[in-house]
Amino acid sequence: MGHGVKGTSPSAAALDADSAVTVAATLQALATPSRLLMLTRLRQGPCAVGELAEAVDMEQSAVSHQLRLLRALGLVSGRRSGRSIVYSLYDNHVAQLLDEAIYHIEHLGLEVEDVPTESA
Amino acid sequence: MGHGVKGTSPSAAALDADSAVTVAATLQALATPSRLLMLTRLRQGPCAVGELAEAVDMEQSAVSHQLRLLRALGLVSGRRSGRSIVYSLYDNHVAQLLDEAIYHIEHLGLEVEDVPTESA
DNA sequence: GGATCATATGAAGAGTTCTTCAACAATACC
DNA sequence: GGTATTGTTGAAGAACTCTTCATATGATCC
Repeated sequence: MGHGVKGTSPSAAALDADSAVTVAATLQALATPSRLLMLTRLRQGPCAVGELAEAVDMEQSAVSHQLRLLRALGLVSGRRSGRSIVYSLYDNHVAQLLDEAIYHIEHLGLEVEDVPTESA
Repeated sequence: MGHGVKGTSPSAAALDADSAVTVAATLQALATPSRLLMLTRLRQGPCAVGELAEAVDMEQSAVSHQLRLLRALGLVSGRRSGRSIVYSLYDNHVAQLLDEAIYHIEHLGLEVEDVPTESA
Protein backbone atom coordinates (compact mmCIF):
# COMPACT_ATOMS: atom_id res chain seq x y z
CA MET A 1 0.00 0.00 0.00
CA GLY A 2 2.73 2.47 0.73
CA HIS A 3 0.97 4.21 3.49
CA GLY A 4 1.05 4.71 7.19
CA VAL A 5 3.81 5.95 9.41
CA LYS A 6 5.21 3.86 12.19
CA GLY A 7 4.22 6.39 14.81
CA THR A 8 6.69 8.35 16.88
CA SER A 9 9.98 6.73 16.08
CA PRO A 10 13.05 7.54 18.18
CA SER A 11 14.47 10.27 15.97
CA ALA A 12 11.16 12.04 15.42
CA ALA A 13 11.81 15.59 14.35
CA ALA A 14 10.75 18.14 16.92
CA LEU A 15 10.63 21.82 16.13
CA ASP A 16 9.93 24.98 18.04
CA ALA A 17 8.50 28.00 16.27
CA ASP A 18 11.92 29.59 15.95
CA SER A 19 13.69 26.66 14.37
CA ALA A 20 10.70 26.26 12.13
CA VAL A 21 11.41 29.68 10.69
CA THR A 22 15.06 28.87 10.12
CA VAL A 23 14.42 25.50 8.61
CA ALA A 24 11.67 26.88 6.42
CA ALA A 25 13.95 29.63 5.15
CA THR A 26 16.58 27.12 4.16
CA LEU A 27 14.14 24.76 2.53
CA GLN A 28 12.73 27.68 0.64
CA ALA A 29 16.12 27.90 -0.97
CA LEU A 30 15.67 24.42 -2.39
CA ALA A 31 12.08 25.02 -3.36
CA THR A 32 12.54 26.53 -6.75
CA PRO A 33 13.40 24.76 -9.99
CA SER A 34 16.07 27.27 -10.86
CA ARG A 35 17.90 26.98 -7.56
CA LEU A 36 17.47 23.26 -7.47
CA LEU A 37 19.09 22.98 -10.87
CA MET A 38 21.89 25.28 -9.85
CA LEU A 39 22.53 23.29 -6.71
CA THR A 40 22.49 19.92 -8.41
CA ARG A 41 24.90 21.29 -10.97
CA LEU A 42 27.18 22.43 -8.18
CA ARG A 43 26.71 19.14 -6.47
CA GLN A 44 28.64 17.65 -9.35
CA GLY A 45 31.52 19.98 -8.76
CA PRO A 46 32.54 23.65 -8.48
CA CYS A 47 31.59 25.92 -11.29
CA ALA A 48 31.96 29.56 -12.31
CA VAL A 49 28.93 31.77 -12.55
CA GLY A 50 28.81 32.05 -16.31
CA GLU A 51 29.29 28.35 -16.76
CA LEU A 52 26.55 27.74 -14.23
CA ALA A 53 24.21 30.11 -16.01
CA GLU A 54 24.71 28.20 -19.22
CA ALA A 55 24.32 24.84 -17.54
CA VAL A 56 20.93 25.72 -16.14
CA ASP A 57 19.92 27.97 -18.99
CA MET A 58 19.27 31.16 -17.12
CA GLU A 59 20.46 34.70 -17.50
CA GLN A 60 23.65 35.38 -15.70
CA SER A 61 22.09 38.11 -13.68
CA ALA A 62 19.37 35.81 -12.47
CA VAL A 63 21.92 33.23 -11.46
CA SER A 64 23.88 35.83 -9.60
CA HIS A 65 20.82 36.94 -7.68
CA GLN A 66 20.03 33.40 -6.68
CA LEU A 67 23.62 32.72 -5.72
CA ARG A 68 23.43 35.64 -3.38
CA LEU A 69 20.46 34.05 -1.67
CA LEU A 70 22.16 30.69 -1.45
CA ARG A 71 25.30 32.32 -0.11
CA ALA A 72 23.33 34.20 2.53
CA LEU A 73 21.87 30.91 3.71
CA GLY A 74 25.26 29.28 3.84
CA LEU A 75 24.48 26.74 1.15
CA VAL A 76 27.18 27.72 -1.31
CA SER A 77 30.39 29.68 -1.27
CA GLY A 78 32.36 31.41 -3.99
CA ARG A 79 36.08 31.96 -4.46
CA ARG A 80 37.53 34.28 -7.00
CA SER A 81 39.79 32.66 -9.53
CA GLY A 82 41.20 35.11 -12.03
CA ARG A 83 38.29 36.94 -13.55
CA SER A 84 35.69 34.40 -12.63
CA ILE A 85 34.22 33.42 -9.35
CA VAL A 86 33.91 29.74 -8.74
CA TYR A 87 31.06 28.50 -6.60
CA SER A 88 30.70 25.25 -4.72
CA LEU A 89 28.28 23.71 -2.29
CA TYR A 90 29.27 24.81 1.16
CA ASP A 91 29.73 21.40 2.70
CA ASN A 92 28.54 17.84 2.78
CA HIS A 93 25.39 18.57 4.72
CA VAL A 94 24.21 20.53 1.75
CA ALA A 95 25.08 17.73 -0.64
CA GLN A 96 23.33 15.16 1.49
CA LEU A 97 20.30 17.32 2.04
CA LEU A 98 19.99 17.64 -1.70
CA ASP A 99 20.46 13.96 -2.36
CA GLU A 100 18.03 12.87 0.30
CA ALA A 101 15.39 15.40 -0.61
CA ILE A 102 15.49 14.34 -4.23
CA TYR A 103 15.55 10.68 -3.34
CA HIS A 104 12.57 10.79 -1.02
CA ILE A 105 10.52 13.06 -3.18
CA GLU A 106 11.01 10.91 -6.22
CA HIS A 107 9.76 7.97 -4.18
CA LEU A 108 6.66 9.62 -2.86
CA GLY A 109 3.10 8.63 -3.73
CA LEU A 110 3.26 10.56 -6.98
CA GLU A 111 1.72 14.01 -6.71
CA VAL A 112 -1.79 15.19 -7.38
CA GLU A 113 -4.38 13.43 -5.34
CA ASP A 114 -7.20 15.70 -4.49
CA VAL A 115 -10.10 13.64 -3.22
CA PRO A 116 -10.70 15.90 -0.25
CA THR A 117 -12.30 13.50 2.20
CA GLU A 118 -13.85 10.44 0.88
CA SER A 119 -15.48 7.86 3.10
CA ALA A 120 -15.30 4.24 2.02
CA MET B 1 36.42 24.87 8.66
CA GLY B 2 33.45 22.68 7.95
CA HIS B 3 33.70 23.18 4.28
CA GLY B 4 34.28 21.47 0.99
CA VAL B 5 32.34 18.77 -0.74
CA LYS B 6 33.99 15.55 -1.70
CA GLY B 7 33.22 16.01 -5.36
CA THR B 8 30.88 13.82 -7.33
CA SER B 9 30.10 11.02 -4.95
CA PRO B 10 28.38 7.90 -6.26
CA SER B 11 24.82 8.85 -5.41
CA ALA B 12 25.10 12.39 -6.68
CA ALA B 13 21.66 13.80 -7.29
CA ALA B 14 20.93 14.40 -10.94
CA LEU B 15 17.89 16.30 -12.05
CA ASP B 16 16.30 17.16 -15.34
CA ALA B 17 14.23 20.30 -15.69
CA ASP B 18 11.01 18.35 -15.26
CA SER B 19 11.93 16.58 -12.06
CA ALA B 20 13.27 19.86 -10.80
CA VAL B 21 9.78 21.28 -11.03
CA THR B 22 8.26 18.36 -9.17
CA VAL B 23 10.87 18.30 -6.48
CA ALA B 24 10.68 22.04 -6.05
CA ALA B 25 6.92 21.91 -5.68
CA THR B 26 7.19 19.33 -2.96
CA LEU B 27 9.94 21.13 -1.13
CA GLN B 28 7.90 24.26 -1.32
CA ALA B 29 5.42 22.43 0.84
CA LEU B 30 8.04 22.11 3.55
CA ALA B 31 9.29 25.62 3.13
CA THR B 32 6.90 27.47 5.35
CA PRO B 33 6.99 27.66 9.13
CA SER B 34 3.28 26.94 9.41
CA ARG B 35 3.41 23.80 7.29
CA LEU B 36 6.61 22.67 8.86
CA LEU B 37 5.01 22.89 12.28
CA MET B 38 1.93 21.07 11.09
CA LEU B 39 4.01 18.31 9.58
CA THR B 40 6.23 17.84 12.60
CA ARG B 41 3.15 17.69 14.75
CA LEU B 42 1.75 15.01 12.47
CA ARG B 43 5.06 13.29 12.49
CA GLN B 44 4.39 12.56 16.14
CA GLY B 45 1.13 10.91 15.29
CA PRO B 46 -2.25 11.39 13.61
CA CYS B 47 -4.29 14.34 14.62
CA ALA B 48 -7.65 15.95 13.86
CA VAL B 49 -7.81 19.31 12.16
CA GLY B 50 -8.98 21.29 15.17
CA GLU B 51 -6.43 19.71 17.42
CA LEU B 52 -3.75 20.43 14.85
CA ALA B 53 -4.84 24.04 14.58
CA GLU B 54 -4.46 24.44 18.31
CA ALA B 55 -1.14 22.63 18.40
CA VAL B 56 0.42 24.98 15.89
CA ASP B 57 -1.59 28.01 16.94
CA MET B 58 -3.25 28.87 13.67
CA GLU B 59 -6.82 29.47 12.64
CA GLN B 60 -8.58 26.33 11.67
CA SER B 61 -9.36 27.68 8.26
CA ALA B 62 -5.72 28.39 7.59
CA VAL B 63 -4.80 24.89 8.66
CA SER B 64 -7.43 23.46 6.40
CA HIS B 65 -6.12 25.40 3.43
CA GLN B 66 -2.61 24.18 4.07
CA LEU B 67 -3.78 20.63 4.57
CA ARG B 68 -5.34 20.79 1.18
CA LEU B 69 -2.02 21.71 -0.32
CA LEU B 70 -0.22 18.97 1.56
CA ARG B 71 -2.88 16.49 0.51
CA ALA B 72 -2.55 17.50 -3.12
CA LEU B 73 1.15 16.83 -2.93
CA GLY B 74 0.62 13.44 -1.35
CA LEU B 75 2.31 14.37 1.89
CA VAL B 76 -0.60 13.79 4.22
CA SER B 77 -3.91 11.98 4.12
CA GLY B 78 -7.08 12.37 6.13
CA ARG B 79 -9.70 9.90 7.27
CA ARG B 80 -13.02 10.86 8.68
CA SER B 81 -13.65 9.67 12.19
CA GLY B 82 -17.01 10.75 13.50
CA ARG B 83 -17.27 14.48 13.10
CA SER B 84 -13.59 15.06 12.84
CA ILE B 85 -11.12 14.27 10.15
CA VAL B 86 -7.89 12.78 11.31
CA TYR B 87 -4.77 13.55 9.33
CA SER B 88 -1.50 11.67 9.21
CA LEU B 89 1.70 11.83 7.24
CA TYR B 90 1.23 9.83 4.12
CA ASP B 91 4.12 7.42 4.55
CA ASN B 92 7.62 6.95 5.83
CA HIS B 93 9.27 8.81 3.01
CA VAL B 94 7.57 11.91 4.27
CA ALA B 95 8.64 11.27 7.83
CA GLN B 96 12.22 10.65 6.80
CA LEU B 97 12.32 13.62 4.49
CA LEU B 98 11.23 15.77 7.39
CA ASP B 99 13.69 14.27 9.83
CA GLU B 100 16.60 14.52 7.47
CA ALA B 101 15.82 18.01 6.32
CA ILE B 102 15.61 19.23 9.88
CA TYR B 103 18.71 17.35 10.89
CA HIS B 104 20.90 18.64 8.09
CA ILE B 105 19.66 22.17 8.26
CA GLU B 106 20.25 22.40 11.96
CA HIS B 107 23.81 21.28 11.31
CA LEU B 108 24.56 23.74 8.56
CA GLY B 109 27.03 26.62 8.77
CA LEU B 110 24.52 28.76 10.63
CA GLU B 111 22.74 31.20 8.36
CA VAL B 112 23.61 34.72 7.36
CA GLU B 113 27.00 35.02 5.79
CA ASP B 114 27.05 37.71 3.22
CA VAL B 115 30.61 38.50 2.30
CA PRO B 116 29.92 38.52 -1.43
CA THR B 117 33.26 37.67 -2.94
CA GLU B 118 36.33 37.94 -0.89
CA SER B 119 39.75 37.15 -2.26
CA ALA B 120 42.32 35.67 0.06
C1' DG C 1 45.55 54.05 -18.92
C1' DG C 2 41.72 52.18 -21.72
C1' DA C 3 39.16 48.30 -23.38
C1' DT C 4 37.10 44.06 -22.22
C1' DC C 5 35.53 40.19 -19.62
C1' DA C 6 33.09 38.26 -15.53
C1' DT C 7 30.09 39.13 -11.91
C1' DA C 8 27.28 41.85 -8.74
C1' DT C 9 23.65 45.00 -7.67
C1' DG C 10 19.41 47.94 -7.75
C1' DA C 11 14.87 49.03 -9.24
C1' DA C 12 10.57 47.67 -11.23
C1' DG C 13 6.89 44.62 -12.64
C1' DA C 14 4.48 40.15 -13.12
C1' DG C 15 3.19 36.45 -10.72
C1' DT C 16 2.61 33.70 -6.38
C1' DT C 17 1.52 32.66 -1.77
C1' DC C 18 -0.50 33.03 2.85
C1' DT C 19 -3.95 34.56 5.83
C1' DT C 20 -8.47 36.18 7.09
C1' DC C 21 -13.35 36.52 6.74
C1' DA C 22 -17.72 34.79 5.46
C1' DA C 23 -20.45 31.25 3.83
C1' DC C 24 -21.26 26.36 2.96
C1' DA C 25 -21.35 20.92 3.88
C1' DA C 26 -21.36 16.83 6.49
C1' DT C 27 -21.95 14.53 10.66
C1' DA C 28 -23.73 13.80 15.28
C1' DC C 29 -26.87 14.68 18.99
C1' DC C 30 -31.56 15.29 21.03
C1' DG D 1 -36.36 17.51 12.00
C1' DG D 2 -33.44 21.18 14.20
C1' DT D 3 -29.18 22.59 16.18
C1' DA D 4 -24.35 22.29 17.36
C1' DT D 5 -19.89 20.77 15.91
C1' DT D 6 -16.07 20.10 12.78
C1' DG D 7 -14.07 20.98 8.34
C1' DT D 8 -13.92 22.82 3.73
C1' DT D 9 -14.21 26.36 0.30
C1' DG D 10 -13.97 30.90 -2.15
C1' DA D 11 -12.79 35.65 -2.57
C1' DA D 12 -9.75 39.44 -1.53
C1' DG D 13 -5.79 41.82 -0.05
C1' DA D 14 -1.10 42.19 1.82
C1' DA D 15 3.35 40.41 1.41
C1' DC D 16 6.77 38.19 -0.82
C1' DT D 17 9.58 36.10 -4.88
C1' DC D 18 11.63 35.75 -9.37
C1' DT D 19 13.10 37.63 -13.49
C1' DT D 20 14.66 41.32 -16.45
C1' DC D 21 16.98 45.46 -17.70
C1' DA D 22 20.38 48.81 -16.84
C1' DT D 23 24.29 50.01 -14.51
C1' DA D 24 28.33 49.45 -11.51
C1' DT D 25 32.57 47.01 -9.73
C1' DG D 26 36.78 44.39 -10.09
C1' DA D 27 40.22 41.88 -12.67
C1' DT D 28 42.84 41.14 -16.79
C1' DC D 29 44.97 42.28 -21.16
C1' DC D 30 47.35 45.41 -24.47
